[in-house]
Amino acid sequence: MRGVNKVILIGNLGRDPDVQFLEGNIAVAKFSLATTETFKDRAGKLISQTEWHTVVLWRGLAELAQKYLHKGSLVYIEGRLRTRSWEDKEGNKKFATEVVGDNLVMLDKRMDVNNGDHPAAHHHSGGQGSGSHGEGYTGVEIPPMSEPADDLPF
Amino acid sequence: MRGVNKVILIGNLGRDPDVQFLEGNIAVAKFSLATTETFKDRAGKLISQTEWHTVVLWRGLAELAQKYLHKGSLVYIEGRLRTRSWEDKEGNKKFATEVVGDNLVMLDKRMDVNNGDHPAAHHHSGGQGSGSHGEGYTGVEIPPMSEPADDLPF
Amino acid sequence: MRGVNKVILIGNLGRDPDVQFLEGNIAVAKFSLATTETFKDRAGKLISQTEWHTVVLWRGLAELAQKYLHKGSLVYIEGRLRTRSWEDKEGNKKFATEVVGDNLVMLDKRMDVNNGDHPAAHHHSGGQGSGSHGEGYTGVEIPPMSEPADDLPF
Amino acid sequence: MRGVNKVILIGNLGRDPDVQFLEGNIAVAKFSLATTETFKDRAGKLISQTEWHTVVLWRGLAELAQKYLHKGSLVYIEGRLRTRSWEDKEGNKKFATEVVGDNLVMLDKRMDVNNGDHPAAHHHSGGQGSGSHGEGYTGVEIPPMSEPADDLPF
DNA sequence: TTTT
DNA sequence: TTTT
Repeated sequence: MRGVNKVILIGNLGRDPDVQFLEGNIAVAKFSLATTETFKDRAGKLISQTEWHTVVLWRGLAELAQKYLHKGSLVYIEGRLRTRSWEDKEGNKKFATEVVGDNLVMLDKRMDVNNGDHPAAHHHSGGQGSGSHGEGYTGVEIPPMSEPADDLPF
Repeated sequence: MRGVNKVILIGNLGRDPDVQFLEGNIAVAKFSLATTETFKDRAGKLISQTEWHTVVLWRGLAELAQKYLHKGSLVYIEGRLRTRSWEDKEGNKKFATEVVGDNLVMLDKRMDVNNGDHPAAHHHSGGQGSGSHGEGYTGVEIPPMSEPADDLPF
Repeated sequence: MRGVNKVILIGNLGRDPDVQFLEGNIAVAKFSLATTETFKDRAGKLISQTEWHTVVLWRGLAELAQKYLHKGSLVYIEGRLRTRSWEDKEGNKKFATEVVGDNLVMLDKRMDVNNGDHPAAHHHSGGQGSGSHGEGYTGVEIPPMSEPADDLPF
Repeated sequence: MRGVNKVILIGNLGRDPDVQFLEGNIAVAKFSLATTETFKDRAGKLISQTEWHTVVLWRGLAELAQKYLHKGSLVYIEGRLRTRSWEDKEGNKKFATEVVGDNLVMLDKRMDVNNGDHPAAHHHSGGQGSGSHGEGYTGVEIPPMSEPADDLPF
């Protein structure tokens, strides 16, 4: 049975993204994202709850992250959960659950992806990772298929 | 500013999908979907509320709908809202809001998209629309990009 | 069969919210929200598509909208679709699909709901509707139930 | 800044839920959920990817799970991510990310929550946990607030 | 117009 | 560990 595995987050980066380039010049970005929800408990007291997520972005999205995101950036992330497991050097089984993003919207004022020549990034910590990756950024969001014009026969 | 326009529905088709083929043999499917939510009102009485949505699917998803969906089918639809407007013959302005689906999961038992040679469709009302569209179905869900193997350097 | 009817929007208000107070001093806010999505079409051209939604908020959320939202505000709205129909004076059947919000997050910088004594609303167009509703706003988000502490026996 | 932390899953239970009752007769259910997504990789090959999630439900939802869910059940879960950390007996830091559900829809045919006196559960493995909790289940989904009738002044 |  |  096919299923659904979807995560939607809005929150702030805890640090600048860590971006690396794999073979083939494939960018991978990783960062921590804090989502804070506020609600009232049963006694009516306002409770503020912060949860930290590990977000992983690939390719074009990773390059976007490198260019425009930094510590404190407010972003919308849509993605899916993935849990990886491995053994550390002591042989202990470890698990880590990450959100692999496949959509990213920057919510900071004056930070538009789509005309983003001079975004208001206060700083970006520059080239972790390596590689000339300015080979023409291609596409953030490629919908399954584009559609014919609106003149539907319905 | 980029935004988000996302709809998630689980419900039953009110009728068999209406499928048409546009120039270029592009399939478009349209159907009504009922979502029923049940909750308690303030007095604690169980309220059941049914909402009807118009769902539009394109291309591969439309062909899937034609092959596997029928009146009563239970589906998960992910898509976006689109409102169209026009004038009818009397010159009245008309609006219609539709959900343009870009992901579809069939939730009826024994109806799997992915090995779907002989789905347990109780019936499908056959060829509305027209056209030889059996030219090899290609892809329901194409994630933005596939990823390299799991050996990440993090 | 129970279903799901969920909408998630991020966009900007096209005008100040229209807020009214029904009997019992129940607030209802209504506004248009523009969501703009940008993607590449098949030819690789960047397409920017704006969709307008009618958002309706009730009670506490409506009061929040009145206090803090204005034309241009960037918000996250989570809600459900509802289509209403009626006949206009000429007897024409009319339909309108709205998003009834049950969660609201303000995304403009310096507009935090949770310490919101002096939000950076540049203006709010003041008291349409009526009623003394400044009795201390209480609660935006009431999760189904609060939970006991974290010392779970798992 | 308030944020958003939302997860949406559709998948099958790997085992019967483990249900426990805390002080105050508060039910907590826990189970593994498999979500399987199928897509084509770059080479066009169909890839099927299964991800396992730990789902935690509280109170009414936990009681629902105990009564109606079992190994293999297909469910829709809406909730939020929560990562817990602790040290095991050897002093190793451990992390576990869970999905705390606040909405549940059962998708198996003939398993309706809302008239659920004799659901078609093929089996349920009975009373793990303890406690007399058959005191009449009340309420699955309590929307923030119910609304007045539809006669809106708009 | 669906579904339980 | 599920499901098709």
